[in-house]
Amino acid sequence: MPELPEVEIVQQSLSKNIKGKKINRVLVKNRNLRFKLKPYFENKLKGQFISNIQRFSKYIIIMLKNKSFCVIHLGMTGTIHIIKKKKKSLLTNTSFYHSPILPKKHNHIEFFFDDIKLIYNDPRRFGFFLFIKDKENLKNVFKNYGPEPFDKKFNLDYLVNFLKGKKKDIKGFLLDQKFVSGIGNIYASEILYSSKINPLTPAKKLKKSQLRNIIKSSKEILYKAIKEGGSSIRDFKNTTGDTGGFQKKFKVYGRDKKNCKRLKCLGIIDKIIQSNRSTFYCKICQK
DNA sequence: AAGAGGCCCTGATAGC
DNA sequence: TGCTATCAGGGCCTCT
Repeated sequence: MPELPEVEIVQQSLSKNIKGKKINRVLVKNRNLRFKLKPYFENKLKGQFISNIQRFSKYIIIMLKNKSFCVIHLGMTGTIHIIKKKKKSLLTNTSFYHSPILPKKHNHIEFFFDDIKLIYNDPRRFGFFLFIKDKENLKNVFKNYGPEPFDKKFNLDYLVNFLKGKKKDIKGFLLDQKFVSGIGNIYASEILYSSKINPLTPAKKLKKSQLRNIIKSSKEILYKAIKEGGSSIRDFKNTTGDTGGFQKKFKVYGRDKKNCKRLKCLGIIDKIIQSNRSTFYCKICQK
């Protein structure tokens, strides 16, 4: 589900809501996520203070005051919900949580704070939580990941060198996290449309001017998506249950058989399958 | 080494 | 109404 912009929105929201706070309790209702949660997971987090929240690629990194980390990946359908704790009820003398937007099923993990609780929901369970004991081990988690599109390292020389002698098409590389981190299936199509490049083009055949376009478009598209609060198709919501707005600005994704939006282009958007993922593009203006 | 394909899951939707 | 098939924003693993 979430690509870099959606994860960025979640990270921003977590920073606002749980930074500096103490994790009073962790409740795991289902350990069987993409990777089975370790038996010690809850105990390692319990009682710890959150010093900072960062994002790398599609990962959320919760930094704890004792220099350990909790790394979260949302997979395809993971969402994080922040629920405010209501004051103690005068009638029952117990505090309770209530949220009309919280899904009823698939709430697998809960973090309790003094004033709120955080709930991880994930129907398909492709997401995961990791406890990482120190900085050294954190580096290890990301050792196979290429630079983000915003990184200075994602430059013309890097692209030329990386793609040299390889056979895959450019769409395949944009999805390859070893090449560039954070781009997923939606934004890959959008970036290639913006760059006017046919997704089937073997990457090594791209001209330098085209590679420059890809670098520029990647940054632009992702920045715009973040500004719009991410994209909500099917189930992406931010932690307060609001949907993002960038899906309204998709030029090609999900627009199969519709008209190309480029001025004066008479093309029809086509949907093809590349390595088992759908790709949307305009045959006329993407060369 | 690089690339293709299978697989981990549930839910929404389309077609019969 | 209910069945079956297909598809979905990710990425790891295995095989060639």
